[in-house]
Amino acid sequence: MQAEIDKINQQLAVKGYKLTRQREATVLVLLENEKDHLSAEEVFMLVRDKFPDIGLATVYRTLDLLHELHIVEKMNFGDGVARYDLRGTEQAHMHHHIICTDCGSVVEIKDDWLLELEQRVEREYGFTVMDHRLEFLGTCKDCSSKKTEASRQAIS
Amino acid sequence: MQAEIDKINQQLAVKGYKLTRQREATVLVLLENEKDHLSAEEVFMLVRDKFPDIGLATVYRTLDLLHELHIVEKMNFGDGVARYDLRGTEQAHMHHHIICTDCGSVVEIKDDWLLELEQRVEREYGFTVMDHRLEFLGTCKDCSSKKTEASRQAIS
DNA sequence: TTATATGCAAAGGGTTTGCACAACG
DNA sequence: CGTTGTGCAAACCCTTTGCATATAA
Repeated sequence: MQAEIDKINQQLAVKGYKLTRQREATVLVLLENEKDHLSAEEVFMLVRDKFPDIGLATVYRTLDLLHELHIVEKMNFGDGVARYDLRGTEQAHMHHHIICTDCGSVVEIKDDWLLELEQRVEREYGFTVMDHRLEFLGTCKDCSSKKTEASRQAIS
Repeated sequence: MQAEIDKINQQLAVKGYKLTRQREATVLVLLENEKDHLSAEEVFMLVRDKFPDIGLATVYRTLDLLHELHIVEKMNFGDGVARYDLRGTEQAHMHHHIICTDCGSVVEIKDDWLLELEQRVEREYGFTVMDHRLEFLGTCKDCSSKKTEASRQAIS
């Protein structure tokens, strides 16, 4: 954990930014919740446990900064809320999302399924791919079975 | 063009909605700009040419309605603005986006590159895929050449 | 006629910004 | 020291809502 923080500290220092206590606390929250996709508000509430005097604006500014340095990913699941996610150690953009439109659950796919398609984009469109977003929308296992359950009830 | 409108009229009627003049004008704008990804504001301004007294709220309500009926797609390129896109005749989700993070241009890929991956999601995660979003982020041809141009300038 | 749809303006929610103050290097 | 960062509150922007009025079927 300290290793990650040191590394981020360096990435900041290179660009002339400082790792303040507020930023450190924010990074810590992100590290502790690497599995989730927290909104700025959620990050704010969690950071306040470590640093009660922090302001929401600071959290926004920190998340923006980390996003610019490609340390966190900023995404958007369709509700008008930005969500933030620490990028896994090194392997930048290797994850996709499976979003259930019934219950709102989000599952991550950890592999990169798109290498081939990226090459195709580069080849066919002369486009240099830096990153990608891939989301599947539909119904998850649980909600599917709930639905069949419900329709069984309706019949009987 | 009239054929498309009639069809949408039917889809509305089935659910008990009416094709008002405002809604017709909105649909017309979407048809005329099928290639673009208009924001609500942009749609509003274009619709006003046909129907000067329309309110922005009506445009929002119409776009929401059309989205619920799966007639338009609602998407989000990261700026905090929802964008709307008439779904091509029948083939629902068969397009992906290539977004240049330098100039903001958006190019569409018309094929569906994801059939295989969708099957994999269904198989490995028990997830019923209804739709997907795929976006590639990076630098387009034009911006790439501008960049190399610029660095050449810098050297000389 | 009656449910549905509209326009307007106000409210809402997330995000950004201006400014005076604090803190890092 | 000067630059960079912070907290607060106000400003901002896009979007949604309440309500009285208008309109489609």
